[in-house]
Amino acid sequence: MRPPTIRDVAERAGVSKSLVSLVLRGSDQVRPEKRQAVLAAVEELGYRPNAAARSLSERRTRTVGVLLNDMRNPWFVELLDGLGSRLHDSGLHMLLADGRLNRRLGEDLTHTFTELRVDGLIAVGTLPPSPALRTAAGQIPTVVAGAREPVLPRMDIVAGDDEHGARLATEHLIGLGHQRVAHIAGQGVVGELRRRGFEAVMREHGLADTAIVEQGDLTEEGGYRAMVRLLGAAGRPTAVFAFNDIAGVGALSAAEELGLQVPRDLSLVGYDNTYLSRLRHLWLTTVDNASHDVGRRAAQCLLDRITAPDRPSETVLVTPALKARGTTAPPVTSGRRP
Amino acid sequence: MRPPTIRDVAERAGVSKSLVSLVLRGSDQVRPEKRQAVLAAVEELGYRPNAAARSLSERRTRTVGVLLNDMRNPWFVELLDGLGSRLHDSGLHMLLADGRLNRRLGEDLTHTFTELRVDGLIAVGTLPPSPALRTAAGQIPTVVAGAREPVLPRMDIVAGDDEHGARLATEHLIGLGHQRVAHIAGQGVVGELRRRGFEAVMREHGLADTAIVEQGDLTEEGGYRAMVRLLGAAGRPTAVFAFNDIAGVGALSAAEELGLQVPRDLSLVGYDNTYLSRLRHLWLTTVDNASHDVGRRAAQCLLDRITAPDRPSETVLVTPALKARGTTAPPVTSGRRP
DNA sequence: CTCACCTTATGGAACGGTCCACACCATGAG
DNA sequence: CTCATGGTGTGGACCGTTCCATAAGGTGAG
Repeated sequence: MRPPTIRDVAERAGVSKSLVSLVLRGSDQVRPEKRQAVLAAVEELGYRPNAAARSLSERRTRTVGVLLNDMRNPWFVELLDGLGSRLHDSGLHMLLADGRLNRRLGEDLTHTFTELRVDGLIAVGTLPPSPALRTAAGQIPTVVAGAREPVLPRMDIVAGDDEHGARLATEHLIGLGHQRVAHIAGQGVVGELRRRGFEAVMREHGLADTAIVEQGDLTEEGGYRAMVRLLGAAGRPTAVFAFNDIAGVGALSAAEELGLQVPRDLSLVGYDNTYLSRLRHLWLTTVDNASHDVGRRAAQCLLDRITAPDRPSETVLVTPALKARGTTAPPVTSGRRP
Repeated sequence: MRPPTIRDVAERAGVSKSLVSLVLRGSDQVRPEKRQAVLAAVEELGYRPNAAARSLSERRTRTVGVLLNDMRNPWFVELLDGLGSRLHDSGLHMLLADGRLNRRLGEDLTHTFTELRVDGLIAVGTLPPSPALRTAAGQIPTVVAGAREPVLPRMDIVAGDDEHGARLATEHLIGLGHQRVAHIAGQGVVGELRRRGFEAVMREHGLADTAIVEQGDLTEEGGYRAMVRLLGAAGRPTAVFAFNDIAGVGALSAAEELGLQVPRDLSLVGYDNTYLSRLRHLWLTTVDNASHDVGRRAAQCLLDRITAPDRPSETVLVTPALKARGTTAPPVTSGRRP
């Protein structure tokens, strides 16, 4: 029992397969009664077009591949939402693949996607450098969403304005009255940008001397350890701006384990506005990087590049916004400051 | 500039397209020097087989579709990991799709998957009832993973043993000395099973009278509200077993807002062992439902059903394990018990 | 009446693979 | 010398669509 084909439908409706094809693709060159007959036959047989045959013939798949780095860190969910809705409007499907999952298996997802002949590629977040992605991007329209690297010709970048976001977070803390502010830094270009935003604002407020940067990473553990180091050193900060929410949560744990009350004794800001930060038990002040918007614009960008593959590369930055929640407050005025 | 086809490779290597096909599919009926010539041509041209053409001809896609309900609740990540690794061993790819995302767009993913002619379907977690899934399951080998419904002919179920897991959680609490134990219940068959496990153990320990069940849902908000109700009523429990980690985190917030210290004044157990529960700031005692194993077995089950579509339905239950962390402790012995 | 033309329908050639049936060429047995 | 044998290689049908070139039939103008 093989699934019915367009020929089965044609036979049942008493027309040629070409006419069935016309009807299914919405041509207006068909007499209404024939159209009805075809649609009825489709219904009766439960016909579904074969995507492989269609894309073989049309020489496109109406599908874009989405490369994800790690599903465990949920910051990208909103982004995917925006991405999907815009793509859907243009009749494109989204194929998700978690790179970490497959890389462990020694499989390169870009290979899979090129074999599938996806019409486009979206790299979500910073991916480990891969020559295969480079090659793929040379052949398939590609957009990086929510990250700033790699920068390659014929490839666009859509991301939140990390430097601006970091500035917002830092200004928020300074605005509350904090002077000794620390930053738990992340890696890569994004880490660099957020650090730069932090340092710039501190400098502008004449606080360059009391600005502390502690290297962390993108994990809870990294945030925890960085916070332990920060609080163990002399001149401990009264406020900390963490690279992202996960690191922020780690930092939160460290602070509380060392007997500090947040936000009374220490203010803390994260980044990404993940649902983690929205949990009322954490209620983390954070920076919303407008991921939904980033996703939508990345989709738009990809659509544009699909229609004009050779146009110059573009970098779109979306403006983030501060999301003040429960982990930031003015510092307690202690007399022991120098 | 179209991507090279098997004919281009053949021409370059000076052989027929059939021979190229043989080489690429690893036949041993080919003379080594010809094989080398073909492989060299493949390399030089950067040839990648066209998946659409291949699956059209082979009449299978080597791809299974994975239906996900909601990426925001991360319990399934481990499951996907197990699923992916087992499928990969059999040369199958995984196509992920978030149902919630697409349902909002009025698109039915099962349609997409049937058009793609995926070789199999995995429904992860409890999905909203859909006649389309029913139809799809009738035509495509389908396995439900990490849920207990829907039950349809020619469809297998692989899940954690929820009743047993609930028993573990409840016994853990009773073993610590708790007598007034409450359960924040979930919905659906899984919710039912966990509640049943809870009630059975309470009964077995002669605690049926002090067993409280409060209806929640699968969200943080639901857990929060259920906990508020529990703590507001008379005979407040000293321990609570929540349907899942997310609800547990909500419950945790409620308890702390009402001035209770966890675990001193109240013990709390979640379910799923998500990374949420592993955050040191929450450090939630929970039940590990061996998702990785569930994933692997679901994959195995699907492979079996693909080879024998008509064999009787099977239900595989994987044994969960308690993960004791920081939110459970013996109750403080207060004199005011009746 | 003839012819151009428009609308509607059709056959058949792609699309890029797989795989079957068959051809070719040594080789060695009868 | 002939003929089965077996290892290698090839042509071509087929998978299920799309779409182009063209046919059939009706209509109105000249």
